[in-house]
Amino acid sequence: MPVEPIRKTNRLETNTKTLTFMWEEERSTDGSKWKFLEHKGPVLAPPYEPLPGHVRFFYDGKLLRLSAPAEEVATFFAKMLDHEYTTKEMFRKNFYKDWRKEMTSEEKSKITDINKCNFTEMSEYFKAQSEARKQMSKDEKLKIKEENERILQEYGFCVMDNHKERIGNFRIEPPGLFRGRGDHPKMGMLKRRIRPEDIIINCSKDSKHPKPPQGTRWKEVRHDNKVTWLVSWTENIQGSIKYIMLNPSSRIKGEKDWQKYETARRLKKCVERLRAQYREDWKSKEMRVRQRAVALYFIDKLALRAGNEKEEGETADTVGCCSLRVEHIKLYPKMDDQEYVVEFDFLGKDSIRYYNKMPVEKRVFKNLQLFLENKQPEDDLFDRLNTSILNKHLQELMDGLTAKVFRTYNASITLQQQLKELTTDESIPAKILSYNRANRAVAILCNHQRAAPKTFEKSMQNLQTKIDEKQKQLSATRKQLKGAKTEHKASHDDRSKKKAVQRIEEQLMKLQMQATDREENKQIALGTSKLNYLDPRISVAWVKKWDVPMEKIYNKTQREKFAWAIDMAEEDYEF
DNA sequence: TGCGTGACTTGCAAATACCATA
DNA sequence: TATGGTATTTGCAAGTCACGCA
Repeated sequence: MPVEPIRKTNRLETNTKTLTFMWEEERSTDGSKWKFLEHKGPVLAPPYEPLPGHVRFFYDGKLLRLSAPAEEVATFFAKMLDHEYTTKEMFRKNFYKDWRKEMTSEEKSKITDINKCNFTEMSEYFKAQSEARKQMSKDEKLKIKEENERILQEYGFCVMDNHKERIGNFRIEPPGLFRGRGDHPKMGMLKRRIRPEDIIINCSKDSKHPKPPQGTRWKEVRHDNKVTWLVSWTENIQGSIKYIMLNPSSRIKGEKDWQKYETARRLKKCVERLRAQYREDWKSKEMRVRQRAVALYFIDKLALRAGNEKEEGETADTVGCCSLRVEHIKLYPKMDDQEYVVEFDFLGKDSIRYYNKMPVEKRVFKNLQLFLENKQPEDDLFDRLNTSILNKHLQELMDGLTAKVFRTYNASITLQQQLKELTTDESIPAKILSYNRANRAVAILCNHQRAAPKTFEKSMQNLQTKIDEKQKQLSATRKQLKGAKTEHKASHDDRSKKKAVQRIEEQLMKLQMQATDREENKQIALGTSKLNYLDPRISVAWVKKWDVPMEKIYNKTQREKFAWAIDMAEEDYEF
C-alpha cells in the first residue's frame, strides 16, 4: 500500500452536501473496503408488454401471430431495424439462432428463414411510440420526470459507512440483443432477462437487507466487505460478472482515483532510471529481456495499452502492446528523410484503429528485425512476453507499477507541460482554447478517437455564419465610432461607442476561438483522458493560476467526481 | 508456470436534457 | 413555443491486473 500524501489545505467545502473530508478519513489496512453498507437493491427491468393486436408480424408474406416469448425477442430485432447492425450476416445469424430457442415448436417449424421475416410493422410501431413520447404535453413529461426522480431517491443512493452515496448504475440491464464493437463474433445474440434469482446482493449483516419482489428470491445475499459492489449477476453472452457499484463522486472511487495519480507521480520520480534500464536491456543477451525492453519502450513512448491475450473467437480481434502480431508492424530502414521507421497499424481496444509511424533508435530497430525473423504474419511479435511477465518485472522496478501507470503518467505530464507551454495571459476564451489544446495533445497520444459528429459540417457552417455576422456588426459599429469622432459628439457618447466596439471585438474573438477548437476536435475525444488519465489537480491549479472559472473546465458531474482534487490543489501544485 | 476468474477501470456511442433562436 | 443543435448523462462493452488453483 503506497503511503498517502498529506493534504495541503484544510478549507471547508461549503457547497457540497455530504462530502466533507471523506478522503481524509482513516482507511483500514486489512483490505476491507467498508464496515457498513445498506442499500435497496437493484431496479429490475420492466416486464415485457405484448404488442397491441394491430401490430402484425409477417412470415413469407403471411400473417403470423407469435407467442409472447418469441414476440419479445422479435421486438428487439425490430427496434434495431434501422441500424446497420441488422444487415450484418453475423448479427442476423446469431440473432436467428437465439430467437429460435424462444419459439414454440410450431413457430420453429413455420419460421425457417430469417430473410422471410417481415418486422416492419413492429418497427413502425416503435417509431410511432417514440414520436408520441416526444409529442407529450409538458405535464405528462413532468410526471415522468418526477417518477424518475422518485426512483432515483429510493434506489439511487446507499449508505456506506457514514456517508450517503450516489450509486452509479442501479438499474439491471434490460434484455436485448448484444451489440459488440467491431467485428464481434457474438453480435446479435440474445442477452437474456435477469431475474431476482440471478442476482447476488452484497451488504452488511447489520443493515436492512434489500427485499426481492413479491414471490421471488435473490440468488444469494452475502456480506463481503473486501469488495465494493452492491449487486452482481452473471451475464450470458461472455459469462462474465456485471456489477452495481458506486458513482465516481463517492469516497471509495475518489480515493482510488487519488491513489492512482499518486502512483503515477511516484513513477515520475523514477522514470528516468527505468528508461535507462530498458535502454540497457535492449542489448541483453537474453531474447526475453530484449523483448520486454522493447515492449516497455513502446508502452512508454507511444502510450500503448498492456495488451492481454484474449480467447480466440470469443471477442473481436484486437490487440495491445504485448499481443502485437507480426502483421501489425512494418519496418522501414529509410522512409523519406528518416531512418529506422516503424509503422504501426492495428485495432486496439473497442476496435479503434491505431496507426502511427515512428522513427526509433537503431538498436530498437535491429531488435525488431530479429523478433520478426522466421515468423508468419499471424505470429506474436513478442513471443517471449505477456502482460503478466511484464507487470511482474515492473512491480520489481517500483512498488505498484504496472503497464497502465505509464499511460496515466505520460498523459498527466503531457498536460502539465502543454499547459505551461501554451497558456498565455490573454482573454478567458483564449486560455480555454489553450487548455483544450493541451487536453487534445493527450487525447492524441492516447489515441482517443471519435466518429466525427453527423452534424459536424453543418455545425461549422453555423458558427461561420455567426462569425460573419459579428464581423459585419463590428465594422458597422466601428464606422459609427469614426463618424461620432468627426462630428465632435459628446465625449460620453464616444466612450460608450468605444466600449461597444470593444465588446463586439471580444465576442468575435470568442467565436473564432470556438470555431478553431471545434475544427481541431473533429475526430478527437477529450472525455476519456479528462476523466481517466489527467490528474485533476493539474487542472485545478491551472484554473487558479490563470483565474479561469472552474466550471469552464469541469462541468457539474466532473466537479463532483474531482471534489477531492478541487479541495486539495493550490495554484502551485506540481504533478 | 499457466490459466481461469473476479473486481475494477476505461471507452465510445446513443439517449436525453437543456438552451438559444426563429 | 416549437425546433434544432449542443452539452451532458447513461449504457454497457471491453479493457487491465491480481489472485487462487492445479
